[in-house]
Amino acid sequence: MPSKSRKAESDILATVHESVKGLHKVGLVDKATMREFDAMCLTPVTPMAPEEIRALREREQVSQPVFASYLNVRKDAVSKWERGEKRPDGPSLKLLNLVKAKGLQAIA
Amino acid sequence: MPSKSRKAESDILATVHESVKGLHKVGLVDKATMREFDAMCLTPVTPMAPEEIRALREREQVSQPVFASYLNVRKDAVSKWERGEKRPDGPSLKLLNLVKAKGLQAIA
DNA sequence: GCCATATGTAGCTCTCAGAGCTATATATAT
DNA sequence: ATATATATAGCTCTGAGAGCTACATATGGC
Repeated sequence: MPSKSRKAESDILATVHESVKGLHKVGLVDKATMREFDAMCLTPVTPMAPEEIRALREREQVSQPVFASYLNVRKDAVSKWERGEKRPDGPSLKLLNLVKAKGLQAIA
Repeated sequence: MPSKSRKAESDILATVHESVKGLHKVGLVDKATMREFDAMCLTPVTPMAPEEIRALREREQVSQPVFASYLNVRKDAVSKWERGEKRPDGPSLKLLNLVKAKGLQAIA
């Protein structure tokens, strides 16, 4: 069950999310609870293969040094990711996923 | 000359930035060059003190575990940042600066 | 009162990402 | 030919973050 049911799932999630946002507006759900709910609906951060990282950077049409400055890492790190020498994880993987989903300007 | 001239500077930067964006629209500056220019204008990532991190998280009204899940780090890391045991840098500092400038939803 | 759950602190070890450096090769441009 | 920018490649080192356990407070339910 690859992309199709996955999409159905996220459609359901989006709908539920909108509903809860409605409850928040009406005052039935406070801000903090809403935040917790948001966290449950956070886009999961998925690992990225070296080629995927390079393709992403090239999609954004920037050099390794420029890409690195956006992510606040050294250019060497980007080079190593793209050649599979190091695997980004944690916060750096989060940033890569952000760029993938929203583009470079989202983290400008 | 702290905030005042700093603000004047960033006003100038913003104006120049808008101008170059105009040149881009007219086709005098291609997309790649524009991206390089953007990188020069990137909001600098500044170090954050422990109390500042805690204040930021409390502003967003989330617990350490929830905050951590947004940044894709473990809850222990957030706790250590806030108590000054570890200093976030690189990608994690970038994420904190993003939240500071744009709020949690910017990295959802 | 009591019990459960969530939260934050504290201590520990370990791995490896990223920093920081130099050198080289290849474009691209002047 | 000579810069300048880019990407690889090699190396070492520091420390962030992972991952764990245990404990102390809340907070809330019964």
